[in-house]
Formats: sequence, C-alpha cells, structure tokens
Amino acid sequence: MVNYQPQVGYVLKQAQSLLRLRLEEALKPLELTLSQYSCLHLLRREPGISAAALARGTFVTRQSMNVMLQALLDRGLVERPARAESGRALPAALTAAGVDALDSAQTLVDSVETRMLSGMTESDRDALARGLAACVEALEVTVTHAAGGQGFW
Amino acid sequence: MVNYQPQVGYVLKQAQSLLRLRLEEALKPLELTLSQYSCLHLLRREPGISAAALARGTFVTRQSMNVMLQALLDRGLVERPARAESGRALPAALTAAGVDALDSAQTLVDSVETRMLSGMTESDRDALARGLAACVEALEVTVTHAAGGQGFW
DNA sequence: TTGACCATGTCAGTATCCTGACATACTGTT
DNA sequence: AACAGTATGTCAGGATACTGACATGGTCAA
Repeated sequence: MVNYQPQVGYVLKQAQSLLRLRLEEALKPLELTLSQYSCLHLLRREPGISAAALARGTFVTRQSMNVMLQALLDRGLVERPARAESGRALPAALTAAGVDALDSAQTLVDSVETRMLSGMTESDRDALARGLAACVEALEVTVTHAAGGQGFW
Repeated sequence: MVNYQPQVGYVLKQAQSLLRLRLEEALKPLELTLSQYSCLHLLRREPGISAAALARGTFVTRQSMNVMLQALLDRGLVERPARAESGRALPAALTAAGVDALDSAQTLVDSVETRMLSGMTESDRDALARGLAACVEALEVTVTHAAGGQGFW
C-alpha cells in the first residue's frame, strides 16, 4: 500500500455518520433533530444572532435555517422580532422553554460524546481535535472569513 | 473551561462538512455526486456486491442506494442482472465506462484529500486516523456486524 | 416438511436540504 | 449625493435521503 490518505477521508465520514446517527437517536425522545439542537446551542452562545449567521455556524444554507427557525418559533423555543430595528437581520434568541429543552438535550449529547471519546487518553483527544482542526484549516479557502466561526459545540 | 469533549464533536462535524463540500466541488465537472463516487469506489473494491451491502458501506439506506444505482445504470456506469441466479441479491459491477469515470474521479478526490492532510506529519495522520477509528468503535453497538465495513476509501 | 427468522429488493410517502432568484438595507467609494 | 458591492430575508422549485410497508428468497430449528 502506497498512501494512507484515503483511509482518513473514509474514517472521517464513517465517524461523523455514526456520531450523527447516535445523536439523532439520543435526541429523538425530545422531538429534536441534531440540526435543531445545533441551532439552539448556538443561540445560547450568541443571543441575538441572525439566521444567516446561525446557518454558517451550523453548516447549512440560510434558507434551510429559516425553515428550521420557523419550526422552533412555532414550538415556542425561539423568539424573533417581526421587524428589525436597524438593518435587515432579525435577531433570534431562546425562550425560557427553549433553554429548558436545550438543557435536556445537552445532557444527552454530552453523554454520547463522552461515550465516543471513552477509552482515549487526554493527549489522544487533544491530538484528534488538533488533527481535525488542521484539516479544516487546510480545506478553507478564505481564512479571513473562517475566523468568524467560533467553536460553540 | 471544564471539558474539551464538546469541541471534538463540533470540529468533527465541521471537518466532514468542509471535506464533503470540497469533494462535491471537485466532482462537479464529472457530473458525479460524492455518494455516487463512494458507490463506484466500493464497486471496484468489491465487484458483484449487493445494493444493500453497498448501502451499508456508504452510510445510506438500501432504498437510497437503489435510487442511486438506477441513475448509474441509466448512465451506463454500472451493470446489474435483471434476475439473480440464486437468492434475491442482485450483484452489481462497474462497466468499462464506469471504470473510466472512477479513474477520473479518483484523481480529483485524492487531490482534495492530499490538500486536507498537507502540513501534517506522517505520525499526525496516523494519530488522526487512529483517533477517528477509536470514535467509530466506541459508537458501535454491534461489533460483530461492524467488522463487515472494510475501509474502501 | 413446516414454521419462524432474517436479508434483499421495491413501492409509496415524507422530510430535509439545496440551488436560483429577487427585494431590501447597510457600507464604502467616487 | 450617487453608485456598486455586500449581507440578509424570502419565495419557488427540485434533488436527495429517510421511514414505513410489503413480497420474495434463503437459513435454521422443531
């Protein structure tokens, strides 16, 4: 075998697929999808964020994010003014019910992630996180804009 | 900050999203989806494989795989008998055109992966691959069945 | 042989996400 | 002030993947 690079791409896809599956399973009792959880999580971290910024932070288009936000609005987990005070961006924020739902979800998500990282040493986890971060950096074209993506997980 | 675990999950999602994006961009000139490439790749590695097995190896359902296979059949990249000689499984295989398309795609995919892993040492790449493999193992419930998923990337 | 069990292929319906397009509001340059 | 450029929200349409269900074919135990 000449190069091992292909293995990394496949294992990356495999790990993310499996993690997504387990997280969806864990969140199912709460009637939350993984994307919705990501949205709520980012909303707690950055209250008043716009839908477009939410979309960038959760790796979906702003169109998809607005559909998702509408569902969360209908369920009373998120609130957003009908009109912006200044500019076009409509600042979204969690409601009290949204905070409660996120708290419940966070426990389940943390449990899955802890399971995923069990059996690894602290330095192993650091190496993994740094390796993945290096991949992201290498795949980014515009480094300037990328700096806006603050880790919120 | 108490625990770093959440960071790993987020960066994992970020890396996979970005890799997927770059691969889709790279494959676009060939009119191939990343899922279609994965399908062709696995078909070369395991000729005569069933659609259900293809689905497991590419992390989609067998229903989705059959739709994808139909498209590849229509384009003449894959061939599959109308009836099985024994059992229900219909063995699929690449056509000559399919091999050509895969060869072209492989070059593009390898280039993206090489870019992703650039700037990392050999031991960094090994650590990354081993860390991801450990995550997969920890998230699997049935280890016996999982052994069927041979890396084919 | 009979029956339960499992894997595969397939059909139907649904959900989610995407691309393309347009109008609106700010920003910076001329 | 006027203009191009950028960012946001939104509407419309299509592509892709999923869940649920059913029939078929093979396997294994009673």
